[in-house]
Amino acid sequence: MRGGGVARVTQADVARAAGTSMAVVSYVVNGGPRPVAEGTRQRVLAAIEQTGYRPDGVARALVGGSTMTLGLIVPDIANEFFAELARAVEHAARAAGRTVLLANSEGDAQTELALLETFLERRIDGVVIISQAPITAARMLERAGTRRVFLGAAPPDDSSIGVDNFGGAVAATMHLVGHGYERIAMIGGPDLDEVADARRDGWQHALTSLGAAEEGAFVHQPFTVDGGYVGGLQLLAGDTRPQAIFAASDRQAIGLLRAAADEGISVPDELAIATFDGSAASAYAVPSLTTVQQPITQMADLAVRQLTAHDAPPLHAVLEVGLVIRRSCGCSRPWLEPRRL
Amino acid sequence: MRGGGVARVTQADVARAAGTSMAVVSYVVNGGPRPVAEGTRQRVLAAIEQTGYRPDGVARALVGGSTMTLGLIVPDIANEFFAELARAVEHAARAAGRTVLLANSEGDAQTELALLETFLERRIDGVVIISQAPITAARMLERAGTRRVFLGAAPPDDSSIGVDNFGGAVAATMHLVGHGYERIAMIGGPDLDEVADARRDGWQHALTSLGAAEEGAFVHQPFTVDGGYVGGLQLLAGDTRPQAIFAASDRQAIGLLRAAADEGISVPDELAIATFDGSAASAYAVPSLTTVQQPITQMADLAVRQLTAHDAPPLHAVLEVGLVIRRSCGCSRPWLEPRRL
DNA sequence: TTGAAAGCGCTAACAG
DNA sequence: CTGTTAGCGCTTTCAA
Repeated sequence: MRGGGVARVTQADVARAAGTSMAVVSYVVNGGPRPVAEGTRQRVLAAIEQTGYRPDGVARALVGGSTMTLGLIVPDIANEFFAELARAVEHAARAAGRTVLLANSEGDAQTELALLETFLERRIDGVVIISQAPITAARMLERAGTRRVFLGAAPPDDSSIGVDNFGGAVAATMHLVGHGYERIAMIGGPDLDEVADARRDGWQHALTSLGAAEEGAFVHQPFTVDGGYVGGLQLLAGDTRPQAIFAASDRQAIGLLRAAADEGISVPDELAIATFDGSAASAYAVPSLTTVQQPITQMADLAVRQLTAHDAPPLHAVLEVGLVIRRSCGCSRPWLEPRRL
Repeated sequence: MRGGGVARVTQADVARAAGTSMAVVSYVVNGGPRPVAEGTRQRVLAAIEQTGYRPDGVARALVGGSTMTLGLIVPDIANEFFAELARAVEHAARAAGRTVLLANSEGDAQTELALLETFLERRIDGVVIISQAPITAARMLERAGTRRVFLGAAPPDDSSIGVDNFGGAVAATMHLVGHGYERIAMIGGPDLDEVADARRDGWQHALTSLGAAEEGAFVHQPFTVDGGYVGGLQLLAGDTRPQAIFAASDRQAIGLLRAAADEGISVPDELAIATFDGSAASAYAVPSLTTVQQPITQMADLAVRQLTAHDAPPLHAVLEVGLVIRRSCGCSRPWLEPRRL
């Protein structure tokens, strides 16, 4: 028993009130595809106003084909980075007249696929996805004829938007080197993760190319605050404690900050930190974090355009990242141009 | 020109492949309303498998009435608290077989109403909303016969879920008093905001009931990191600096932490802090924040149940909050039972 | 410029 | 137990 829900006003009601046919109502609502005499148009408009008619998107989708809905699947919306991404995607989608369906895969491939399945049943027009199972997801979507764009890990032939993880890691590490630190460790992401690997390679490369004597210490950790905390504790425990640590994500850096605090190590004086993501939290942290900034808005805009543009050739974007220099790297202290160690 | 999207497989295709009628296919897909012979059922199942049939939710919604979709409108998903809420809502909705449509009102009433309009066009079954214009929103939804539950500000006769803002503020302030602080200031929320006012009243009440000599210092600020930063700077600037500050939200507390750091004031040694929300960020902050914890999961579960339960009498929940004691309040130091100042 | 009517894919009477 | 059929509300030919 529905509250006070008056029976739905349909196009037929409007047509009746305006003394025209349903077709004409449709023409004025959609501005086509047939022209309508100005007088008639006014009568229809008045009838719409008077009846409180609201077009039914469901019926419209059934006949028209498009639901004007986009899906967004992220591992966890409570993760600051994904939350910012979601905001940007929703914003871009809205500007394009689309609404977004949101779901969390919880980092689980099975869940992600199940979510995709329900999205497909709802006939979304396209999906933006940070995938745990890109190949399978792509096959499903391809079979359904649904547009998609992968963020991060992606199958080779599908549209994807990524950032220069390698370059960003190199820049961050170089910056640390420039401060004169020699023992620069890294808290990396999960093993066998495309994104995490690229960041690790960048860090490694920077160190090697500058002639570091030995390998820097490295630990694999999930991209979480906790991962950063645990990884930080591990790295800080050794007898030759690192002078600087590059964390693979802002959340890890925040955990690292806590680990340092717990160990009574002052940042950046006794330990410098650089990180990756550029989420808002990196600016709020104390000390503020020097971080590699991902172009979130640009990613979202590109993704939505790719899903809504009439003509959208496959996209393989690798966006540039920028290093945002703040306090955690020790920039309050003099900085030297990086030279060979 | 769609990619490789094979033409959609419909119920008719399945019926043909199984040698039955569409009705029977519908019966087995939905497990009713008519029984189907086991043999037939197997043939249909096989046909579904073989054709790769996927029921069309749009058509189903058109005839059935329900879209199995819930809307969620928050001011800003990038705000940690709303992000956690969104995760909980999505989780609960998924468990109930629903999908969620997400949108950000950006704290603007006009935007919120426009968003609601598009949700209504898409015929969502119900909406969870943190509203900037509760009365108008409620009227719109009532007229459309759409279920809703307001979080925070709500019209008197609509279902709502809130927390004991007053009680939480009292508890936090009392705790600060227990540490022996006498000058306890507050960074409040926006003026004329229900939630913000209740928190302010709680702080005020705790102070008054304990016989504080004079009014504590108070500043209005938005519920943002920046608001907390600015408010903190204001409060810390006076000649008789407060010994403790109660911030109306975690985000503000995080900004306050930065303000204190900028002023070279050590927390909790020179300034104690307590806050409200209990978002994950409060635990990650350095020092970790003593905060009033909102029962996010419970709120989300209740909200979804309210929107999906067959029988859902109006709900006016005011949930209990708990004080989570961490480092920022100075609990490393001895604590005394609150007594009159 | 307008209207009649054929579906879009599915569910649920209503007959067998 | 199974099949036929009438819509759900809307868009879009096709005729007028």
